[in-house]
Amino acid sequence: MKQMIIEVAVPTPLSQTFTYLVSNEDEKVSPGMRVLVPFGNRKMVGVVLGPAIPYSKENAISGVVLKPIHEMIDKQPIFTKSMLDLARWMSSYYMHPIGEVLKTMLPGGVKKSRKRFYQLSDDFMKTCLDPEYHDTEAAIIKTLFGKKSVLSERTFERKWETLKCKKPYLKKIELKDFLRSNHILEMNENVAKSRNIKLNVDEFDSSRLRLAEKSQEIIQHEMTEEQKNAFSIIFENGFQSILSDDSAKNQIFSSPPPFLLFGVTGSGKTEIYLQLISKMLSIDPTAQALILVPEIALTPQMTRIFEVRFIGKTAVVHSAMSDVQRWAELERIRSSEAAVLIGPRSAIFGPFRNLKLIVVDEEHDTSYKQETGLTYNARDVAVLRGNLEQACVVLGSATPSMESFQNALSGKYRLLNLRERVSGRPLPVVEPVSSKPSFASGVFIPRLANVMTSQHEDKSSFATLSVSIPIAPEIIEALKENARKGHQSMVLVNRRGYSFYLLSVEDKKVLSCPRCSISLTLHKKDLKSAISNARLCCHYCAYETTMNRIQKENPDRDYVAVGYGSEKAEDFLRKELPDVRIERLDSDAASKVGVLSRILEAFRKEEIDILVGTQMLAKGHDFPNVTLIVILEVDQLLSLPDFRAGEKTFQLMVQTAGRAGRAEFPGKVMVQSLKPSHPIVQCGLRQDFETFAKLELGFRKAHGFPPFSRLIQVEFKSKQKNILEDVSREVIKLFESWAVENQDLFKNVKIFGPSIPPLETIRLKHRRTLIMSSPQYDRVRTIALRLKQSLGKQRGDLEIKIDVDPMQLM
DNA sequence: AGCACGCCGACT
DNA sequence: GTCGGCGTGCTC
Repeated sequence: MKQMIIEVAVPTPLSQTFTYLVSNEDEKVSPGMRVLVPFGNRKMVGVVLGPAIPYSKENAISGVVLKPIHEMIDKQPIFTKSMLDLARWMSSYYMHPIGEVLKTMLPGGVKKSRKRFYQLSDDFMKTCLDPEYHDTEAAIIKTLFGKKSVLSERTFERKWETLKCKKPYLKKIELKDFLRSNHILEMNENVAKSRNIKLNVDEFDSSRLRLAEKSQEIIQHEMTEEQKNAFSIIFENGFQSILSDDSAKNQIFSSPPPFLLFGVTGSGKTEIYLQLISKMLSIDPTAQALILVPEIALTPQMTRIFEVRFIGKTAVVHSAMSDVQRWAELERIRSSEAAVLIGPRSAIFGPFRNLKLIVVDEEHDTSYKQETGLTYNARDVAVLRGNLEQACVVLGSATPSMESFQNALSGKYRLLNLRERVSGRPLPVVEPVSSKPSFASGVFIPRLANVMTSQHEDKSSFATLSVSIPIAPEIIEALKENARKGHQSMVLVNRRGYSFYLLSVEDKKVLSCPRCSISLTLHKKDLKSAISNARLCCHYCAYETTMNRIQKENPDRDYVAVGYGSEKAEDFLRKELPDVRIERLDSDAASKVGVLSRILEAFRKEEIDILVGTQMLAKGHDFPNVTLIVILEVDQLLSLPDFRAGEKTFQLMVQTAGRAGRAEFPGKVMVQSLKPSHPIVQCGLRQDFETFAKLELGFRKAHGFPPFSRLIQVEFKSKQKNILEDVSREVIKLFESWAVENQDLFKNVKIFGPSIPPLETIRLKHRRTLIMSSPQYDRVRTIALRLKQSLGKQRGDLEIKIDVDPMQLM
């Protein structure tokens, strides 16, 4: 009888797969199934990557004795062929081990939590049965276990501790032969829980039906000419052939290009999605659609639109769900019971049987990018999955990302325009409010001449600076008036405390890197030293200068070091408007589960007049009674040390305007700025995407930023600074030696750093970042891969993280 | 990443 | 003597 072997992906940081033996009992084992395998001294859940092949000398691995799998977990593959292809592509593209990629693709697989058990071994059972056996070890185990044969790790450890008090020198090793510790990954746990899933599904279903019965909303909506036009372009240019062309299944034909649906807020993009799904189901009732939405936009009101339109055929996943609930919802997709899946980023891995349409709503949203572990962008994965599954991809946004817009301009995507608002209601007035540098939060740095005259001033430091965010009087007045009318207002402020930047008082210009046009950053630690010694850095290319030099070069200028003192905004407003109900909602508050929903609920019930918060307020939430939105100091956003600062600022202004005054009251947006004449602020005020995009793409092209190049960011983390300094030097040395042996390696590649990021330390860990850019992704990928190999297993206290297409360069 | 092994100083 | 600290090396 031939011995068969399989290739298995195991969730381990090692970037390789493993080979196992399968017995003839496991004959049905096939790609996409999960198997329980021995791995070192543990048990792990792995995914079968290829079909079983006969074991032969050619595929034997030298010096390794193959182990047989423990058991098959699935009877049917849990991953389809195209999902395995997707995993392979992601593994290669994002330079992440395939086992970890597959783990990320499974619901609940991301969680690290594991259950461990201690179990009495057969060895012990035998010995224990012998009444003559009265060893101390056996006695200890008996007290530990009592009548049980399995203990959870927690109970075991707790009992072990109490034992130790009585017999302080116990060694665990002695008990080794009698104990077996089992590790069971969460993936496996889901299988165990699947028995209860049916029940949950029934509950979900009945609540859904009740919901649908209660709401008597009209099923069919009439589309405007513009909507109809966009719909038919999508339908006629690919979607129809995907749905109806049966012969296409057997032949390889390239799927249609993705569509970029560029529509102003309120132009009815959602209605187009709904109609596309309706049409899809009328042609092929087994077809399925995926609607990706930003996490924050995933509200019951939003999902209801789909649930009402496609009763009993809509599945929803969101982050607040338990793994079991999520599993149950996805099971409805796997079984073809549901036709539509709505979810955030991770829903891109939904187990579709017959996926025909993928919509990425608000495609520019940064929440599609996973920032930890596998740093994928669900929008990009969506385009690829659409290709692999022969599904139509629609990206929608009122403020498309520069990446997608450039793809549309170059013809890679097909651009569809929606210029009118469905209701015909005009967009709210966006009004600039000019502020003076003294209004900005920061500290005044007098010109050099003044400093020189008084010796002691030179030693003065930034440490004493007091931060406040004064708000222009006309804004205070408008807020007061709005509250008096019984309307609600939102005040958007920046996140607090990253870094400081320098602003020239005379021309209100931000001091930027001469090479990158990215604002120079004054590091926090420098605030404690004398002003003239303070260093200003471009964290992108590591250009560095000093305050002293700046002052010498510009002797007749005063500067203001501007920081982010947004937490003061609330205090300031409370003082100015004592009779108005004010609440604050920032990222700190939002991280506490109860707080976010409590404040939002209170705001919805109109128990709060003014809600002060970060940009997150501008997204997703609709409050009909909000008629005034204030954006404080957009300049601070514009001056973030990030080449996407302009894009982020424009998006905030446009998205905000789209939210104001949706009800019967006209809305108003007030934008406080030091420099309202700034071109990007101007575009934002006019809601003029085309002009903005032209400007921004020009800037990106001039400096070689995305979308005209691809970026890879390598982050080095360590508790010890000297390790990072060593590594930084080593990286440069490695590059130099590689360049000598292979000149082509660095052709068209720009290397920046390693440099100190604005957030130098995060949770006691120091950081260094290295940015590599090139129009050819393969180049930077190769270098990053080699870097990982060379530095990978060097020191203990060194973490290396690779971020492909980074969104946040901090 | 885990986890075990192994070598060293500290303490009952 | 033991305990536990962490450097090193392996996982089909």
